[in-house]
Amino acid sequence: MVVRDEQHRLPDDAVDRIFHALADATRRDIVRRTLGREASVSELAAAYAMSFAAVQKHVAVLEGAGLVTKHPNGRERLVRGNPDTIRRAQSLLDDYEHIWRGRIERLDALLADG
Amino acid sequence: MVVRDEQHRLPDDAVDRIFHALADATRRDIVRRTLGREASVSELAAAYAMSFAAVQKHVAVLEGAGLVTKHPNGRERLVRGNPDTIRRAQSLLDDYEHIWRGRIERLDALLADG
DNA sequence: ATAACGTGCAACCAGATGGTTGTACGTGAC
DNA sequence: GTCACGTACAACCATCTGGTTGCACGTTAT
Repeated sequence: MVVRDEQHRLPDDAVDRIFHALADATRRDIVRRTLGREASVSELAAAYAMSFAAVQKHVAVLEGAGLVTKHPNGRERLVRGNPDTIRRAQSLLDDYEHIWRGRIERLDALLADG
Repeated sequence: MVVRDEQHRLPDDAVDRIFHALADATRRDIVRRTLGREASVSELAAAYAMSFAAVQKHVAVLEGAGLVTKHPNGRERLVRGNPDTIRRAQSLLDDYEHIWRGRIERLDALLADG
C-alpha cells in the first residue's frame, strides 16, 4: 500500500523562505493586512515609514515564500495573503510538537516499566 | 471585568528571533533532535558538515530565541528543545488563520445579505 | 601532573539583507 | 496628447549572517 503523503513535504529552502519571510515585523504586518483584505502595493507602502521600493521588496520576499500572491488590476497589483502557506508552516510546527510528545511518552513508559 | 491575556503577547523582536532561528535547516534539525532527546553541543556538532564553532553559533541563536535551553553537566552543556516556544509560534500562526477566517465570514455574510 | 575533551569567544571574511535614490514604463484621468 | 499614478528594477550602501581559524579556560581521564 502506498502511504499518502499527508503534508506535501516542502524542500528545505522553501521552508527557509517561509520562516525568513515571517522573521520581520513589517512583513508579518503585510501578511495580516492582506489576509483580511487585499491591498495594492502603494496602499501598503502608505502604511509604513519607509520608501515605496522598500515595501515593494518586502512584498517580493513574501511572494517568493508563497505567503502572498499578487495579481494585476488595472495599473495596480493587488496583494492577497495566502492561507495555504500559513497552514504549511503550522503543520511544520506541529511536527515538532509531535516529536516532543513522543519523547514524553517514552519517558513515561520508562518510568512505568522501571 | 479584566480580560485575561490569553496569548502572552510577545514583543516584535522576540517574534523576529523565533522565526529567524527557524529559517535555517541546520537549526531546525537541532531543534528536532533536542526535542526528542537532549544532546551536548559537541554531540550536535558531530552531526553536521561544519565546524564546532559554527554549530555553537547556531545553538546560541536558538537559545536567544528561546527555542532551546542549555544546562551544564560536567564539562558538557546539554541542549534541550523548548516546546513552549514552539507553541508560541503556533499560536502566532493561528492568529493569521483566524484573520483569514474572519475575512471569509465577512464575504459570506455579504453574499447572504446581498 | 599532564594530556585530552568540551566549550566559549574574538577576529576575520564573503555574501545576503534591508534600506536608499533614480530611472523607465504601462495605465488611467483630463 | 499629456500628465499623474502605480509599479518595476538597478545601483549603491551599511549592517547582519554564517561560515572559518585560533586561543583561552575549566573539567575529566590517565
